[in-house]
Amino acid sequence: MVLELDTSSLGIDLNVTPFHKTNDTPVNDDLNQMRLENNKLREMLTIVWDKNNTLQNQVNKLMQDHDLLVSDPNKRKFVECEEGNASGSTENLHQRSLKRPNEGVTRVYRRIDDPSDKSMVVKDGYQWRKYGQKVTKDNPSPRAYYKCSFSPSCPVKKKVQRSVDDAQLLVVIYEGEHNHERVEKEPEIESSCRSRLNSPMEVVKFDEVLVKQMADSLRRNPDFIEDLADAISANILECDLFK
DNA sequence: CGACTTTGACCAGCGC
DNA sequence: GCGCTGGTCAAAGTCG
Repeated sequence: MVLELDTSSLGIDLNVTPFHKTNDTPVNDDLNQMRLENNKLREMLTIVWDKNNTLQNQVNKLMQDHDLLVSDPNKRKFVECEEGNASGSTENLHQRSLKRPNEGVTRVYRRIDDPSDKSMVVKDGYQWRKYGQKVTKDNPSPRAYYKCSFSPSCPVKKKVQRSVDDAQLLVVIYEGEHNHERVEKEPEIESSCRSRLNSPMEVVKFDEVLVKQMADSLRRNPDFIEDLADAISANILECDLFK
């Protein structure tokens, strides 16, 4: 899941109009002012990135909570999907966001019923051939490597590994896009948690619950209110400067 | 017997 | 250059 950064909704105009050059201002002054302006914009962009990543983290958490609540207790599985960006580890989110773009990489989380089950089989409707397994440095559980075996020309690969934090959580990383149709009609891993809901009514309810939870969470977070106030006041100041 | 898994070896990239 | 790490290869093993 990727939250698009909409600078217009934040009231930030990145198309900053250059300072008007007047006849009595030396060119060097203009250059200095533009440099200052550039630095301010860079700072603002960093802040916005941080906020975006924080929000993204919160949405992911809410998705997990929501899924645990609504899913069948006897078959408690959940899938959290996101496109392009990783989440859920202790890695610095800001740094990770700078490593973007991760085009064609999808990370999926799937909860398994039996923690002792070491098969790490994730049914997603495609046919896979395992070609390797490796224990990685940051995770004691092995990572399994799969290639799509339906078509020799299909470039898609996937990596499956248990989460460090939760042994019942499988992290599946898909790379590339299938150039063929799905082989089986298994309950597939959807590209969005929303698509697991059956009726349009359920989708609407899901949206309502999600939005409400996000709003409540943000309302309870004093840091967010403080940051929001800072951002607004900074933005007002910036606007005044550019007048 | 074919398809699939397992597993040690190999390779490439990266940091020191 | 060396060591570490993640990713891939391929021979051997397993299973239906």
